[in-house]
Amino acid sequence: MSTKTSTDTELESERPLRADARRNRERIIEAARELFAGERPNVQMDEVAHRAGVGVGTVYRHFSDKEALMGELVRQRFDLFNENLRQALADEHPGAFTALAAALRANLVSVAEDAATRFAFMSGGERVFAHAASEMEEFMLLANELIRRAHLAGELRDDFQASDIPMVMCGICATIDVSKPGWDWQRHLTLILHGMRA
Amino acid sequence: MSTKTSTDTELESERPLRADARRNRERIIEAARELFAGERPNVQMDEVAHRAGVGVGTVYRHFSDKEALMGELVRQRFDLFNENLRQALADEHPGAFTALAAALRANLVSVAEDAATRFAFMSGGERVFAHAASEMEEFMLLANELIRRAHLAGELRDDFQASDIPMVMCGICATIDVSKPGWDWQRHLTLILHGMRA
DNA sequence: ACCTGAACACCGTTCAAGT
DNA sequence: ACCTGAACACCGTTCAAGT
Repeated sequence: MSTKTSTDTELESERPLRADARRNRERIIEAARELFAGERPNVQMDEVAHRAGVGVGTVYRHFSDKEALMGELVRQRFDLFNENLRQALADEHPGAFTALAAALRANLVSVAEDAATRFAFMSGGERVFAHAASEMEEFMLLANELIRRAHLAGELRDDFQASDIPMVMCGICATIDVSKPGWDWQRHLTLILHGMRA
Repeated sequence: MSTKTSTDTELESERPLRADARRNRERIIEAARELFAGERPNVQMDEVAHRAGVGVGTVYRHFSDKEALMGELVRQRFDLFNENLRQALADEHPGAFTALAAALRANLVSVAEDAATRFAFMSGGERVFAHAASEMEEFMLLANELIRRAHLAGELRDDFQASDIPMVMCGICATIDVSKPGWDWQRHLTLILHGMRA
């Protein structure tokens, strides 16, 4: 849902983009995703442009700078997070805590499978997250509802609050990215879920 | 303890350094600490040199590259972590789990107070941690003993293992560094401690 | 409207010359 | 033995010229 494609320079410039420009934009994002996921830590804008089959200038026409490009990956990921949260709110059969846990796990599985976005999450500062501001806002609304239900069901610790959800996700995400021997994000999540349980 | 000051290029070159070189080295580390802790995300090697009152070449004489300089900050921090773990092993009055919790809290307090080291922890890849290899090894030995005791006391979940200690520290450390509104590393730690409890 | 890529700027790193 | 800083290399970003 909500596959917004606004130019990142201005918040609300919703002119529809020429067909070739649209295609280029898509290719640039795809190229960035592939290259950022690679083993080499620092990917150059020239490489992204080359792999996308465009000139560097075109990359900068679509994304004001490198952080904006990473920001787009983050934005798309939050879109997917929100999808997972909505799913959890819909499937109410299992119980409020289970639904919350499932949403967290689904989000982190998607992060674990996507090294490029993880790179954007980690290496980028606040500038990167600014590009996903509205998606993050919706994320908080959905998270709020999810924990409200779990609290009502008496299954979640009283002092657990909505902002703890992105916080623990950030923590687990960091450990996925560092990934020392013996580290296992699944156990990390399980541990935190134990701590969340009322 | 163990204020090792080996040149970072070779693992075990223990020649004692001329007095002025030693002083310069100290100043460079101090300058890096001050600048990395500043608001601007990317500090230049020239700035570090200037603040330390030396030429850039001198910085590179002491540290093979920028990551080695960050690595030294990480190394010193692990020295301090180890000190905290030893302390926890010595103060056995309170109980094994309490000792473990105190060690974790002490480590994270020191991280929370030191933006420069946090920067080094986060922005650096494995290359940075390689500089603290032996300190990290000792850290694991101490952590092992700490959790062994907590397991014996029956106060720690059976499936909690030694490598989970740096893992959760890494996770909390990441959330300290990002620090969105509503995030609180103290509650993050408390949450995890709840999950650790047998 | 959009694209190109040579040119520029910035910053990590080196090395010839100094003490 | 150690220091200096100008020179070099690399890569993010811009912009004049194209379609």
